[in-house]
Amino acid sequence: MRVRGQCLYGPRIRGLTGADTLGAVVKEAKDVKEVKAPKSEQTRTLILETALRLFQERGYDKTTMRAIAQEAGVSVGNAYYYFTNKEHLVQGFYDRLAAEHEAAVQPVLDGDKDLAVRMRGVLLTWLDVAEPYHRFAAQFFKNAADPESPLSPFSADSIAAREAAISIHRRCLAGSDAKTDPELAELLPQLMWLMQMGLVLYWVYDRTEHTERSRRLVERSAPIGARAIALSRFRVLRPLVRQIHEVLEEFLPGAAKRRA
Amino acid sequence: MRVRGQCLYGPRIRGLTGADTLGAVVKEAKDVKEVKAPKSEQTRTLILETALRLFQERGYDKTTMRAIAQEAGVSVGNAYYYFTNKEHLVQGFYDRLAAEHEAAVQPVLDGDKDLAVRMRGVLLTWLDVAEPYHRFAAQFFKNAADPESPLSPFSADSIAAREAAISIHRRCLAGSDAKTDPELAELLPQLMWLMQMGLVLYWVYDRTEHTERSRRLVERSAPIGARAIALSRFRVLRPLVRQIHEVLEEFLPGAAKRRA
DNA sequence: ACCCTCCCTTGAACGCGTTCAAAAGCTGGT
DNA sequence: ACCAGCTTTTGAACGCGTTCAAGGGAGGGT
Repeated sequence: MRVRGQCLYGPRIRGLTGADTLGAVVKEAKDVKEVKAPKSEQTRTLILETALRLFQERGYDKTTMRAIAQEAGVSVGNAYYYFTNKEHLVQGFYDRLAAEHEAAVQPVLDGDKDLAVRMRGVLLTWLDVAEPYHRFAAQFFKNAADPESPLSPFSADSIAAREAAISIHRRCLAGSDAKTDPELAELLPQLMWLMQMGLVLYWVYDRTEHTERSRRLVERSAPIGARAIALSRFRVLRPLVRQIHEVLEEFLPGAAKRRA
Repeated sequence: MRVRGQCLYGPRIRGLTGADTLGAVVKEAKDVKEVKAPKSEQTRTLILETALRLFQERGYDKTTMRAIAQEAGVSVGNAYYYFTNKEHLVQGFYDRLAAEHEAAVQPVLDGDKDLAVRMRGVLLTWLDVAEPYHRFAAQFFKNAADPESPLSPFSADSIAAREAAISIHRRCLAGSDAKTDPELAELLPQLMWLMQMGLVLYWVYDRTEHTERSRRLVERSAPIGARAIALSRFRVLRPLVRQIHEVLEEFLPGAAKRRA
C-alpha cells in the first residue's frame, strides 16, 4: 500500500530545499563559486516548463508523459525521477496562477472602498488570470477533486496555498468601508474563500465563450456576498453567525488560530 | 472527437427501453409468452451485478475491467458492448443508493415536525445508507467531479436524479412546523440539496472510523440550516433572500420552473 | 591510473482502460 | 436444409501512466 501526498515533492526529489540541507556537509569543496543552476535543477525546470506549455497547448489529457519527455529531449523515466507522477507537474501551474492573481489583484485592493465592488474585482481578476488555462483546468479538475490527491484544495498539502488565497480576501475585507464585527475577522475571509471555491466549481463547468457566464455569476453574487457580510452584524443573526463560526473552526482543517 | 454524455446508456445499448420501442414492430411473432429475461438483458445484469460486487469488495480503482469480465464469465469486449466505459457501470450504483435513501428516510419524514430534527434525520440516514459504499465512493469521487462525466451531479444527465433528491428535502421542509415564505418553497429545498452536496464532499474526504466526523458535522450543521431557514422570513433579509433566489434560478441548470 | 560512490538517465516492460475486425450465434423467410 | 441479416461475443492490439533494473558520468580518495 502506497502512501500518497505525505511529501509534496516525493522522496526522490532533491532540488533547492535538499541542497540547502546538505550544504553544510559539502560546503568546503564544492559550490563555492556561487553556481547559479546546477545541472539537475536545469533538467527539472526544463521538464516542468515543457509540460506546462504542452498542457496549455493541447490540454491535460492529450498531453502524454512520452510527449513531454520527447519535447524536452529526455527519457520518460527521467521525468519520473523529478516528478512523482503527472499530477505533480501541475503544482507548478498552481503556484504560478496564485502568484499572477496576487499581483493582478493589487489595484483592486488599493482601489474603491465599497465591499461589493472589491469582492467583484477580486473574483473577476481571478477569472481574467485563469482564463488562458480554462481548458486545461477543466480537464484537470477531476484530479484535483480526488481526496487522495495532494493537489486537492482541501488537502493538508494545500494549507499554505489556501492561507495565501484567504489572505487576499482578508485584505479585500479589511480595506473596505464595511463595518464588521471584530469577532468575525477570521471567519469572513474564510467564507469569502469558500465562495471563491464555489465560483471555481462553476467556472470549470462553464462552457460559454470567454467564460461569460462565470463573469455574470460574479456580477450577481458579489453584491449578495457583500450584503450578507454587512448583515452579519445584526443582533438577530448573532447566534447563527456564531454557530457557523464554530463549525468552520472545527471542520475546516488548519482554520483554527491561536488567540494571543 | 467523441461526444460523451449525450445518451446515458450509449449508442449500442438496447436494454428494456429499446425493447419497448421496437416491441410494436416485432410483437406479432415473439415475446407472446411473456419472456421475463431476454438473453442480452441477462448478460447485461450479470455484468452489472458482478461489477458492483467487486467495486464494493475491492474498491473502484482495484477492480479492473478484465477482472469483472472474468468473474462474470464473459470477455472484456462483451462488457464494453453493454457499458460504454467503466464509469457507466456506476450508474447502477447511483440509482440503488438513491432508492435506498428514499426508502430509509420515510420514517424521518413521517416523524418529528421540528425542522432541525428532520434535516438531521435526512442527512444522517443518507450517511447510514451510504456507509457500506464509502471506500468505493471516495475512490470514484474524482470521476464524478469531472465536468465531462455524465455522472457529475451537475450534469444534464443527472437532472432527474437531482430532482428526486431535492424532492426529499421538499417533503422534509413541507412536513415540518417551520413557517416559511411561500415564495421560497422552491428555493429552500434546492439550498438544502446544496447543503447535502457539501456534506457529501466532506464525507468523501472523511477518513474517520464509521465516518463519525461527518455525522458530527450533521449534528452541528442541521440546527444551523434550520435556523437560517427560520430566519429567512425576516424583513431585513428579504432583499438578500430574493437575490439569492434569482441567482440560483439563473445559474442552477434545470432549476427554473414555470409558474402556472 | 584506478576504483568507489553518488547522482542522474535510460528504455524496455507492466497493467490498465478501451477499441475493433472478425467470428459465432440466432431467427425468420425460402 | 439453407441462406441473409441481425445481435451478441471474442480476444488481440493500442496507447496510456508508471516502474525498475541497469547503465553512464563526474569527482574524490588511493
